[in-house]
Amino acid sequence: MIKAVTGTKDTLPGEINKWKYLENIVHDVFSHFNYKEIRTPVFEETILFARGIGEETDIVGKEMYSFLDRSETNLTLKPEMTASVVRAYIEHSLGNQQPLNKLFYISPMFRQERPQAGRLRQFHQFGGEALGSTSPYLDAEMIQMSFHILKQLGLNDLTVKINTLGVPASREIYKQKLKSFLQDKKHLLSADSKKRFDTNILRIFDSKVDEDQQLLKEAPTLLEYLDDDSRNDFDLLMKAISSAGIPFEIDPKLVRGLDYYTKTTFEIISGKVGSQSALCGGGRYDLLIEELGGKPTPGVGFAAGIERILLACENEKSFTLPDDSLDLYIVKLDKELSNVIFDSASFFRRVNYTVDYDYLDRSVKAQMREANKMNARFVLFIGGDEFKSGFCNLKNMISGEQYQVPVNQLDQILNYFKNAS
RNA sequence: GUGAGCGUAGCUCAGUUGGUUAGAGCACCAGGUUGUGGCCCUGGGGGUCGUGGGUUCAAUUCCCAUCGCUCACCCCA
Repeated sequence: MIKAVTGTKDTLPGEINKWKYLENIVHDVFSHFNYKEIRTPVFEETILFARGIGEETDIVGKEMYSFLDRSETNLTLKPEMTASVVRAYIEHSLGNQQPLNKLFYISPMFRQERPQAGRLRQFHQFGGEALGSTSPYLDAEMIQMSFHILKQLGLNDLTVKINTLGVPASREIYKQKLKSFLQDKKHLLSADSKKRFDTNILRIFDSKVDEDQQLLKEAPTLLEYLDDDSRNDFDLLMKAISSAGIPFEIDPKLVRGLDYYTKTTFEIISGKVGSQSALCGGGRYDLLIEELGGKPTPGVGFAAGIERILLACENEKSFTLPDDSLDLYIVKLDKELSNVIFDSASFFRRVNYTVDYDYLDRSVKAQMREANKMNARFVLFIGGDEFKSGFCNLKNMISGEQYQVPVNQLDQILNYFKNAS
């Protein structure tokens, strides 16, 4: 048997309604904030991600699905969306058409990691990007939108964490301070953190090892070395999300792994999804667009993992799906009447009723069981003596009541429907 | 890439201290009198016991390998 590739999943009919439910909320919230949807190809030239995300990151270093196509072009299935959005923004000069572009997306992403709870190799994200303004109110908007979507899905076990990384200059000064602070304690660090010491020292804060965290307790914090501009924006951001009624905590340890972040970073985590608890994360990237060859343009955005969110929803039983029951099931009493059944089903479907009937020539009892299983509100019986004399029976499946109606006046049945519902 | 656990019907799981036709519940199908559901009853279909090799008179049960799944580390959404 050929099976789906490791880390990929089929979404079967029983589950698709949850996705649609979520997608509807996503569309709804983004459009209320006046964000416009953008779609980009699933693959791009590899160099886009290498340059945008950072050569040194794990994503670029060991997780990308990269391959040469038949004309020897080095392509990569997109591991995240921001680089693609920025590429499209530059390529189509969106910045010249209007000074601020507010965009959102829902799209599959690909990273070759070891699958675990809330982590797949093909996974799906929705997210927003605002390109063209340094206003911290846009940062606030990102947090607001993502929080709002999660709330609309009925999630409660949420923690919003925010931090600011400042501008590169102040961050460099801080990195030096941190380095000298840890220098003589380096031998006490875990193996992973020793590596981080050289590659990306800020990530040591991410360590789950207790000893590492103990050592860091006395460490200087980034906030102490912030430039005035970043500090001011951070203050405005906190005020804004406070007045939006969003509870948050400042987490100086929140250091995004992608190279392009500046100033604000944030994350919303759930206590209901296992160890991959970040449902969404994002931040400001004021230097990325320039880095990718565009005019210097500030930007801010976030991405959210749909599988993780759905997992949290499942575990919190956070919402119930609207029912997708049938309005009408047509029961065929005589096998010869298939064409009549077909025509009447067409009639009801044309006027937007959800209708189904039996295609397997099964017994009336089996047809009734089917109607019941599909939660049909009404059953129409066609056939037998009453059909010959121009009538058929309509049964209300909830009350059990049954009425005889003229078969050449199906519109009268429609009236009955409307009155009954 | 590292580590741990698990692989028996569509699903959730029993079971075999190695021994003839491998079980249950749910789901599915058909019946329970002539053309009518939800409950109930009866019957039925469906499993190379993940795959390959080894030990044995005999393996689904023991051993080895392999593949897959799950969770965690790492990293991230």
